[in-house]
Amino acid sequence: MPERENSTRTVADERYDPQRIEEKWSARWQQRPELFRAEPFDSPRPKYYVLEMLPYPSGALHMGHVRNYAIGDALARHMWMKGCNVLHPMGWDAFGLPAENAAIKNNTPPRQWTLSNIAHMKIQMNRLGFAYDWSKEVTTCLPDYYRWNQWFFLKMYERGLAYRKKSRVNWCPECATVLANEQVVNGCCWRHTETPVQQRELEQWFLRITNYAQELLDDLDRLPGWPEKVRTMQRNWIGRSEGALVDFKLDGGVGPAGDTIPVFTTRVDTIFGATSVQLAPEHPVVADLVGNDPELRAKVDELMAEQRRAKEAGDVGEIEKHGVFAGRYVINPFNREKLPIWVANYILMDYGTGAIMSVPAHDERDYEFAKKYGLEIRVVILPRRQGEPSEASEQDTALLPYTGTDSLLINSGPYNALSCEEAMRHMAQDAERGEFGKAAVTYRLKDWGISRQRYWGTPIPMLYCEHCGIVPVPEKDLPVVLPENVDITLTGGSPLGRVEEWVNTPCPACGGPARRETDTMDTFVDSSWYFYRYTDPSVATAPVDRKTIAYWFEIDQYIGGVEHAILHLIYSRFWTKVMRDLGLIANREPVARLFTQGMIIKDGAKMSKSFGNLVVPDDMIARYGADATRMYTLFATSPDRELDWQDAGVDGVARFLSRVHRFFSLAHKYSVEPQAADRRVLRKLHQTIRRITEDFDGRWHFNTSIAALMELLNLVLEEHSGGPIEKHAAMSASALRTFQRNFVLMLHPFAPYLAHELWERLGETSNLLRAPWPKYDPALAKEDEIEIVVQINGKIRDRLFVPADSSGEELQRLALAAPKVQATLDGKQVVKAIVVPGKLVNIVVR
RNA sequence: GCCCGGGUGGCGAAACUGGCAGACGCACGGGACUUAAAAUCCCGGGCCCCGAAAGGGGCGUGUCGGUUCGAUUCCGACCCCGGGCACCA
Repeated sequence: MPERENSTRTVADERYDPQRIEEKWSARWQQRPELFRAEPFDSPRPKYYVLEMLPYPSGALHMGHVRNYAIGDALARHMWMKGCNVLHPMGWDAFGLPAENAAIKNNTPPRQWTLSNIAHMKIQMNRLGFAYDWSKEVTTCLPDYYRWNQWFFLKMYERGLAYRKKSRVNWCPECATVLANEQVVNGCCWRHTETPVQQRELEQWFLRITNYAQELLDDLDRLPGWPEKVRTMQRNWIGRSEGALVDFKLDGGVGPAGDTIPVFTTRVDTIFGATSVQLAPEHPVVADLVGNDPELRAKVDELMAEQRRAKEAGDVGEIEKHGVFAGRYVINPFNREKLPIWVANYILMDYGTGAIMSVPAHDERDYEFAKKYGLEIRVVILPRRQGEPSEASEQDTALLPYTGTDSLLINSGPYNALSCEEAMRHMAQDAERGEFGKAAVTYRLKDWGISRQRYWGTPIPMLYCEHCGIVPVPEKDLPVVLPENVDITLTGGSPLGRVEEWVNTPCPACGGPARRETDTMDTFVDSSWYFYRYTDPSVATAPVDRKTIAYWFEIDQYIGGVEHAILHLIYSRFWTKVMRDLGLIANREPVARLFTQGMIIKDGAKMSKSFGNLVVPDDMIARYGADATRMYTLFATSPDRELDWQDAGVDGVARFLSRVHRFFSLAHKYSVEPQAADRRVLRKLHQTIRRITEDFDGRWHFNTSIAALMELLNLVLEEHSGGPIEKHAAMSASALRTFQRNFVLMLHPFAPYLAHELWERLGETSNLLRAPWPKYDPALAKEDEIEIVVQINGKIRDRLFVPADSSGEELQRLALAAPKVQATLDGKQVVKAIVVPGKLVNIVVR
């Protein structure tokens, strides 16, 4: 009996109660926000800017947020401990359509809905213990932020980077607004993945991102800290392609669209093999050709409809090729040959010039088309098999279409016998000299259409005056404030258009009546530069403070989901380059290192409400505490991989934290004399410091960092086994102390609440956030004795315990002498022995 | 079709430069404590075969082949899963 009363009381009193600990520290931290505040730019510490993608304030955090922010928070805390001046801000991507939908559903104004969501999500973030510098908070739907969107727009307008044009646009009937190309996924809206996008003609504002296409492409090579995957995706999206423009003159009469059809080709060397020219159904010349031929018009309309249907269904690559002869001809400028003009449903108006030269012998698609319609197939590049010129044969139709560029020209007049590459060069030069073409580069990237026919966004600061036409709002009149109390319904036109008192305003140029632009900006504008505003969100005279920016940029580490690899990350790079050209910043790229975390899945599917596999952070926190919830998202797998959520897994982490807590809570009676376990514990401690430090410096495999902490604790507990733990003091007091301090320091980035609590209980008064990260001592980490594997012909036959620093010769001698080895060897001849010091000896026998 | 990831126990995973496969955790089995349960603690475990047992042998990282003293790791071909792009002229 007496031996029990002691232990039961201690354990019962000190049961790990995460709610109590976490609420206590959360309250303290909120009382002292300066703890997490970045120092000004004259700080002597090295700066470190760690950024996580800001959330859309949908109402509640989801597990993906928790994972993202747990990674960033661990890094921020670690960098503080390494002595850096850390900027770790957070904000809200607060404009967007859900606020309007919620407004209609709940009859709450978007602003109120959004701001109350923000308030709630901020509470959740604080409850999770994320160390943000809230003095830098940015909320994009507030005028002191979005006025700078408007300011940027005016600057771009001044420089010709913002322009208005009528164009075919992607229209999402669900959003009742236009979408940028980047926002169309599989022919559907990126938010409504079941809703096919429609094509409409609208007047739209565009930003000339294509002016920066080449730089955006080139600078990808300057981003070694970005995942190759993301860089490849951006490279493909920009889609640079080198070739030539060649003008084909219309044979015969001329219509309003002119008599020249420019064609873009990457294979001008095959131009003597062109047997037709093919136009997109929407090509302006087609309208002229159709003229008053109702039969042709009907066919063209049919082709156009097919193409549109395919676009809307998202399967433009699978459409069956159709075309119609337009009844007219063009002249090939290289050989004066007459080529028939066809209109075809697979030619896209929005790539290149909307017209191609068709070379069936040397292009898969042209070949297919020519076979179908019986067009001539003329070989102009000598086909060859597998780099064997001798086997080349003009007659070998089995090799058609031959698309290689590793051969020579034939049937090409003065260019015969040139290599493809030489021919491309010469022909482009000759075309330029003859003024019927030139070498040219095209991009897949399109200008960024930013007009949205919605209410809850940044008003575009433009006016339409009856006399002066399009007039920008003067800078001094910014911000153009979004009016409140606007009736939002889903039907018809921009909601702002119905707010007469807002729309009607005098023209700043002539004073006459003018109307405001009623479209708002794409919300990707907001997220394109928010990370600059973070550095000083209070500056009122400019979007950013130059000196502060110069200090903090580039962002040292950006962390977020790979789903933003194209949209957000390419717009942000574009915005940075514009800001540089405006003289606001010196950096040419915003982000030095990018980390894309994996998705969270459960039961084999992405976590979502509709799939019914949603795990809600609030529930997890209530059950296990914030530390365990966060730590599980780091422990389940490495951060870059998909995380397979398992509720039971959180139990394991929570149990570990509770074991930590219990060990630290016991009343230890330790001696001053060194104990046998000291060396073993300190050795493991220093091995652990090394592992975790390397994980932070390198691969960010926090799952193994946490496993290392578990191993360390397991060892310490093992050393204490063999009796009631609080009586069986296996270590000396000083070794215990060393272990405890360092353990807490390493626990801190992953479980900040418990770490702070234990730090305080250890009697430490310093700020754990700034406590120096432990250094590992190689001498202490070194093993005395290690196990060496003895193999014979690669199969393990024995294991030896030897001093850690045994030499190769010594190991070989010991291995050969081992009884089991001797028995196995038994008369066989030893050919050689491979010795890997510290690891194994492999004896090769015959 | 093209370009990236990934495929390892019942499950999540680890093995970083070619050197003991399965660390750490979950679930499971056995035991201790308990009137009982929960919680906690201790022990066990890849699979197959031989053996009463101690012990011994074989197989094993998607499949097939190669390089090597030695392959989860490198090379070649293929299969499956996930993601991105896809008539881009």
